[in-house]
Amino acid sequence: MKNLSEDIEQYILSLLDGEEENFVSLRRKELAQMFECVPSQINYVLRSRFTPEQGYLIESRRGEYGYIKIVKISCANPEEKIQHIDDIIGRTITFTEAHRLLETLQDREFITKRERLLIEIALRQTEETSRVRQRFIDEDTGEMLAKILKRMLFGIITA
Amino acid sequence: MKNLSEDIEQYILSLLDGEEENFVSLRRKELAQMFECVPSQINYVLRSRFTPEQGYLIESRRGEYGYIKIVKISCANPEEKIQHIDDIIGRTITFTEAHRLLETLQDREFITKRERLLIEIALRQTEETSRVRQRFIDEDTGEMLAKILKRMLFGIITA
DNA sequence: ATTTTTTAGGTCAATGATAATCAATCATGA
DNA sequence: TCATGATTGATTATCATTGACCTAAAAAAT
Repeated sequence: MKNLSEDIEQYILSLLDGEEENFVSLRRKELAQMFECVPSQINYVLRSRFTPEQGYLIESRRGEYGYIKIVKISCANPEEKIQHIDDIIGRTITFTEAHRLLETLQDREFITKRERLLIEIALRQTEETSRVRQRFIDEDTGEMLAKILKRMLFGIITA
Repeated sequence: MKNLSEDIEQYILSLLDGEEENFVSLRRKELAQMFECVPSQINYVLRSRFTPEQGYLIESRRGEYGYIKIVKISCANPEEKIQHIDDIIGRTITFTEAHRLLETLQDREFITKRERLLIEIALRQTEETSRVRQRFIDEDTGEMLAKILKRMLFGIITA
């Protein structure tokens, strides 16, 4: 299975990995030639896989000596991490976006897979609660607590 | 009737079981062809049997090279433990009781400190939501999701 | 100094290939 | 019989690829 975007992503990641620095510089045209594709394919890969949500920043320049610089955002201390996450989530977020963020955070080892699972459960609970508001009126706090607690614990319990 | 969903579930479970990894990747279309059913049948099986509450996470992509990845997070079925916890929690529970249960579970190393924190955040959120019902009317789902997600992540990062 | 040319990268819309959602219908078991 | 779970297919959303056209920066020409 040939998935060009995936290949290009992997190549860029390997470059980043091999670097001492937290960034790499590319020439769009050369990379496109290397993968025998149209130059705008590179933009697509960057737009879809090296976003701030995924922990990257892009800088570039046109004309002679043009380049594309891919910077991996590093959060040294907890405060930076929090700021970064706060920026990404913003005031509101969709379930799909949240799901992707958690995927990224697990990839980056900010959270474990079990923690991700717990958060997913809480998000589903929140969404459901929001969706069927009516239920709210009939269900007391204790019942809601019992339900979410069971869901979360059953989700993470291991043999 | 033969119960297609059950068959598909069993097939996916057997795939997971045969893997070294804790996940399998499928192509929805192929699986549907294999079971001679409509593709959305696969979604139904995943939605009803491979939820986070049951210890699974689903990742997927559309378009060319599309796939569905089923990740098994918890190692499943310690039936007695689940039954035990189910008995303890019961139909309803107070915040204080829940807190004590989590303390015990952490002591016994069923959950980590961070996981406990996550669960407590979700419980607080649930309690608050239940208490201030009014807010519900003014706050949309995205805002609720953003709030709980931030609380959970911030809680775990500074822990 | 200004204009023109060259050389880069950026944007966008079209297309084809999947997967997700939703509402309607059907089947089963209590 | 009724409630719940299962099945289906029409519609919608997302992803990857391509190429035509646009913009910016530096060099070359005037």
